[in-house]
Amino acid sequence: MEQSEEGDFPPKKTQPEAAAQQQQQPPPAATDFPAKKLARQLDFTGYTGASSSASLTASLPEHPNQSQPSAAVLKPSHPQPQQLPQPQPHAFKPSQPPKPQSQPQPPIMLMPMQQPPGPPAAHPSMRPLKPESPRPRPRSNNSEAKDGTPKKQKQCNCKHSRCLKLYCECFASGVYCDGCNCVNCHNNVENEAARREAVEATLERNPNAFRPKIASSPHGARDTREETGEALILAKHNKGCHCKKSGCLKKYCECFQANILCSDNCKCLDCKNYEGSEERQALFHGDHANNMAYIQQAANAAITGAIGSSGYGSPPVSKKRKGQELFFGATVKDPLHRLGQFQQANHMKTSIPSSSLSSIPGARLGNPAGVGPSKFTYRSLLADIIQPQDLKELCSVLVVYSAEAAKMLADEGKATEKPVQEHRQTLVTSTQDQSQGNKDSSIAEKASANDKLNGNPAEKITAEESSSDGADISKARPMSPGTLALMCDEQDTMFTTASSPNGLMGHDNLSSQLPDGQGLSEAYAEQERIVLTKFRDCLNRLITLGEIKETKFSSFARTESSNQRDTISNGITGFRVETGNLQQEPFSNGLAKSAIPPSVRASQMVSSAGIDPFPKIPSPTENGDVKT
DNA sequence: GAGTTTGAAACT
DNA sequence: CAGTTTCAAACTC
Repeated sequence: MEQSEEGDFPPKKTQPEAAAQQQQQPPPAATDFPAKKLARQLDFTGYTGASSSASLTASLPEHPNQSQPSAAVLKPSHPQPQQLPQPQPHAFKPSQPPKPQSQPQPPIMLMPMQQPPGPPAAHPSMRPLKPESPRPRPRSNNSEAKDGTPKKQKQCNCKHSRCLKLYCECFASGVYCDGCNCVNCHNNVENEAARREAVEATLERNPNAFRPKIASSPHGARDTREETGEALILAKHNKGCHCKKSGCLKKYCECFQANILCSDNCKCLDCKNYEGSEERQALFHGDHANNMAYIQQAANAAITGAIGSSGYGSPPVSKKRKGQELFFGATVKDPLHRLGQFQQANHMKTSIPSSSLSSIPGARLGNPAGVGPSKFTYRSLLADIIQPQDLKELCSVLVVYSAEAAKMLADEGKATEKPVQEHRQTLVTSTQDQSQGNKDSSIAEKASANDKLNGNPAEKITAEESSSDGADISKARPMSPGTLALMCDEQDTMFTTASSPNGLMGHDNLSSQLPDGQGLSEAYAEQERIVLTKFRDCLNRLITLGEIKETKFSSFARTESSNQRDTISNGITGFRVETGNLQQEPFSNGLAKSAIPPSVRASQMVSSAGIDPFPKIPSPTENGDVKT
C-alpha cells in the first residue's frame, strides 16, 4: 500500500507485481464474517495518516499517468481485463468493460491494514475485498463455501446513484462495477469521464472518501486486542459509526461489519459492540460457523497480543463502551462480571475465586497504565513470561529448524528416521546454546549448500536473521523469519507448493535437491514434523509456566492475605507454590512435564531486558525437558 | 422477492 | 455544523 500513497496505485502496476504485493500484505482486516463487504474499505492510500489527496488521485482514473484509463484502473490486481473473457456481462451492461479480473484469480486485497475480522477462511490472510468474480450471481457466491476461502465479490444494486456515489460499494471501493445488478451504471470504462468527475466531486467533498475506513491504530499493535477469543479486533473505524438502533451488532454498523469494536470515534447510541459485551458474545457464540473463522486469527492475536508486557492489559485506547459507561453504566455489567466472561471466553482455567480477581490480575501485574477503575483489563498469566522478543526468537528458531531440517533431509536424501532424530537432537542442542551465531551458521550452511542450486538465498536469510534482535519484523525486509514462522497457513501452502520462488527457506532447496516431487512430501512432512515438534515443546513449556503462575495466583488468592511478595510484580520469582503436582502432571499430549522446579523453568523462560530469551524458550530438548 | 429498517452519504 | 433527505445494504416476512 505504500505505493498507493505515492501515487502508485495498483492499476499502474503490472499484474504480477500487484498481485505479489498484495499477497504479501497483511490480511485485510476483516475477516470475515463480515467479510462480505469490505469493499468500501479498500485502501487507496494505504494509510491513515497520509494526505489523502495525493494518493487518492493516484488511484483514481484521473490520474495523470494513466495513459490508459482502462478498466484496470480500479482493479489493480487484475490488469488485463480486456483479454479475459468476461464471464458474464451484466444484463444491464452488455458491454461491460473489461473486467479486470480473471476469474481464477484470487481476490484482491487492497486493504492491508486491518484485520479485524477474520473470516473463516482457510487462509485468512488473504482476504479479498472485492474479488471480482465474474460470477453471475452476486452474493450467493459460494464463496466461502468449501474451503472457507472467501472469494466474495460484492455486487451492487444501485438504482439511482449511477454507481457514482459512495453509496455504491463498488465505487466506494474504487472498482468498476462488474457483474453488478445496478441500473444505469456509470461506474465503468465507458463512462470514465463521468466517473472521473464523480470521483473528483467526492474527493472534494471528502478527501478521505476513498481511504480505508478502518485503520489500524497508528500506535501499532498495542492497540490491538483480542476479544474473548472470538473476534480479533485490530483496528478502529476512522470516523466511527453513528448507529442508533442496531446496537452496533448488525451489519448496518460499519464497525460491526468490519468486525471491529466500536471505538471512541463512534457516536453510536446504546452500543453493544464493545469488548466484553454480553450481547456481542452471545452473538458470536450463536454463530459457530463464524467462530471457526476467527479461531485462527484469535490464536494469532493471542500470540501477538497476549504476549509481552501487555496482554489484555490496559488498552491504550479504550475500545469504547463509552456509551454504556457514561450513560448506561449503571445498567451495564460491572467489570467483575465482564471479567468472568473474559475468563470463560478465554478458557482460562483458573481457580482464583472471582472475588479475588478484582484484586489480583490485571492492574496489579504491571502495566498499570491505562488500567482504570471502569475499565477492566485482563492480563494473561503469561504476560510477564513471554516477551515480544521471545516470540521473535521462537519464530526465528522454528525457521532455523525448518531450514536445518530441509538441509538435513536433502543431504540424507530419504534417509531413515533415525538419522533425522539424531540430527534433530543436535540441532536442539546447538540451538540451546543459543546464539545468533549458531543460527547464522546453521542457516549459512544450508544456504551455501543450496547456493549451487538456487540463487543465493544466503543473503536473504542472513538479513532475516537480524530480525531476532527485536527489530520490527515488518520492516522493509521481504519476510522475516518471524513472519514466516507465524504464517502457518501460508506455510502450509508453501510446504505443498514447490513452485514458490519465495518459499520458506529450505523448501526450495529441498525441493530442488530432491529428484522429483516424489520424495518431497515425505521430506516436507518430516521437516514439518520437526518444526512442529519444537513448537510443541515450546508450547508445553508455556503451559507449564502458565500453570505455575496460575497455581501461584490461586494460592495467593486463597491465602489472600499477605501476598504482597515481590513475586507478583514480576510474576515469576519467588513463587513457591505447590508445585509438586505440577511436576508430575503429564501433558495432555502425553509428554511428561519436566521435573524441574517451576521456578527454574520459569526463569528460563523469563526474559528480562537484555537477556536473550531465545535460548530459553525454544531450546527445549526432546519433550519439553529442560536441561536440569 | 417484496417490503421494511437502518445508517452512511449527500444535501440544505 | 446540525438537520434533513437520499440511497442502498441489511434485514424481515
